[in-house]
Amino acid sequence: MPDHTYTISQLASEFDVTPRAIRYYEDRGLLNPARAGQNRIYTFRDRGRLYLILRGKRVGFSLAEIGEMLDLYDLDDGQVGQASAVLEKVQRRIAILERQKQDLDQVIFELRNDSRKIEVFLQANSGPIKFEMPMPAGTDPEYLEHPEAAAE
Amino acid sequence: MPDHTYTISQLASEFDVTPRAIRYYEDRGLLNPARAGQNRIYTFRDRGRLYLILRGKRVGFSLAEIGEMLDLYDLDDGQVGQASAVLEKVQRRIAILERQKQDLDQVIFELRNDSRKIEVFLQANSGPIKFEMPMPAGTDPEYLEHPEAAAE
DNA sequence: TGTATAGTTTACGTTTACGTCAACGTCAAT
DNA sequence: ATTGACGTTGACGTAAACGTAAACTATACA
Repeated sequence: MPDHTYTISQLASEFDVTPRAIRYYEDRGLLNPARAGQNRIYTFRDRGRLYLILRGKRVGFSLAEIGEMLDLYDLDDGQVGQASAVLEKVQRRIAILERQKQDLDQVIFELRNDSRKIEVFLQANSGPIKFEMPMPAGTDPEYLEHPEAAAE
Repeated sequence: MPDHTYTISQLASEFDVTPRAIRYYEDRGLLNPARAGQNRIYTFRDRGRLYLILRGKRVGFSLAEIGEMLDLYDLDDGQVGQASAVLEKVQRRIAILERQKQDLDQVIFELRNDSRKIEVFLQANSGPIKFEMPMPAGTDPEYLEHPEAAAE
């Protein structure tokens, strides 16, 4: 299977993207498929890179950022020029991703609550739904107890 | 504190965005600050909405999607027209977010590995670093044992 | 009174990530 | 021989999310 190759539309349909998108990734230097004459031929490794590209996209990376990360993975062939610089970048990226994960957890939590409330509403079919508007950090805790005290 | 109001630049510096961005969110219907003559005045609630907008952005929502979610939070005043339609949307969104979270976890895990390896390298200062290229689902497990068998 | 500061609108520019033709090559099958 | 099916390279279009002046207003302060 690893020595298998793929056409552009095979990969496109497997990963549910358009051939145009895949060619675009090549334009941006994220892929470098071999050619059979004029046609692109994708190796197993190319497929792996495409997988990483799409996963990177799903978590919000730009193609440029994904490119840097792929370069990282390509460093395995020797010359780790500025390892400490790379280290810094990777660690900054990890910090960003962890904040993102916290945000994600919170959003999921809130949406679950909303979902549950809507379900209850659909069962009871009566009364308005009360969603919660989360307060930003730094909110006076006293406000949470007596919100109606706030004159608008 | 809840009756406090904010100028555009106060919110901009607090949340580290430009006034231009905040006005743009208003253009897209995500904010509706009051006016003092010509100038915008943001209430505590407006600030909360801005907070939600930015958090939504961090997890990859488009402004249009964020707008829908904010509308969801505004449903608290009665009329839940198509609660079941909303429910569907919310649940689809949850599913997407959970996949995103899995991707995020995996990316973080891999970056941690890379980071650790770079650190070890910087200590030992010898030998090339071996990063791991994760395989997409469907990879022949046998390949993982004998990758060199793949002739390129 | 003048200037600095903060806000406003209008409008055009920019980047990213593709979509969408158009025009063409190639190979297999009818 | 021609018709698809699949591939290619331009080239232009587009939506999103702002950036960046330009020109103006209003308030504050020395």
